[in-house]
Amino acid sequence: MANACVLMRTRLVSRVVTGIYDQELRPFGLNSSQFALLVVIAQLGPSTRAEISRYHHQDRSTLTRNLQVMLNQGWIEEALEGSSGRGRSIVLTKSGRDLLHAVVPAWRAGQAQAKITIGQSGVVAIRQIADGIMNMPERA
Amino acid sequence: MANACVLMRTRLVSRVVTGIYDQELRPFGLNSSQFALLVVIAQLGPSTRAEISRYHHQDRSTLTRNLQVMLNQGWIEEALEGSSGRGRSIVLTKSGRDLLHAVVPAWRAGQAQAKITIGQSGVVAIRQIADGIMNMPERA
DNA sequence: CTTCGTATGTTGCATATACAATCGTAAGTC
DNA sequence: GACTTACGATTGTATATGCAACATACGAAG
Repeated sequence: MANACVLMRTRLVSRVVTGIYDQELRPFGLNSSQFALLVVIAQLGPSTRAEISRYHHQDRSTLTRNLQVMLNQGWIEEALEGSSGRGRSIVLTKSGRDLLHAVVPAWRAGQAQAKITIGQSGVVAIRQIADGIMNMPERA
Repeated sequence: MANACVLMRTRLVSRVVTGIYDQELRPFGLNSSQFALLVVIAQLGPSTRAEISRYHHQDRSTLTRNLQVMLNQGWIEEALEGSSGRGRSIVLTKSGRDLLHAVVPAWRAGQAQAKITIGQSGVVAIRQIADGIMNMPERA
């Protein structure tokens, strides 16, 4: 069972890789989870928790709480304008954008270390797997 | 940045895969993290938290707490005999072994669904990456 | 045997994660 | 326009995760 378990291996890799980036990001006061959310929000532009949830495959309730921490840090804010439809859009603040810029070297260091840890072929494979998931038909 | 981030993709895959197995395991009253620990302990035999920590790349303090839940469930227990050296060895109880057997079909269902989600090539790639990590020189 | 170093385990703290249940409101139906 | 449906967000609950600091006890060195 231990010999072929996709779950165990996936989570092992996730723990190790998360640890690498956590270490690089720590001096900036953010962790891997928060960094990923910053990037997603930067990429999506103004978007509701529900939209982020679908894109990021993360529970809405998790986002409510994780984003609250980031709101407190002043990295993101609720957009007042485009609140036409349902939900309340989240956007990066200037502080959030600045942080994202400042963190780039640390991110590169993490990338380099991750590449060493999982190999070039691993990088390519993870990319393909993730792309496949992102392109899957919406949850049935 | 979002286009090449190993961290984000790794964690995305982990969330999705974990969700698959969580769903299959739920009827048995255990989750992905607990299942993985059961398998590791079954594989290692009597082992201390520190040994599990190194093998499983998980913090000792995390194990103290996660194993406590499993102790409460009666799936594992502290071995009284071989407490010669430092630390206290953990072993599966009969209840734990039975659970592990009972859960096999659910695990297989998870495996099948995971294979669909990440593809056959993904399964192979994850396996290689994890094996690479497991065979890395001990923490510097 | 005493001393010293170090590995082990635990606790405090902060955060992450998801399910179930709930509340409120937009959107669709008639 | 009133009714119904479905979506969005939040809260309660439980667990997971790791860092820092700590107490303890094993083992090595003398």
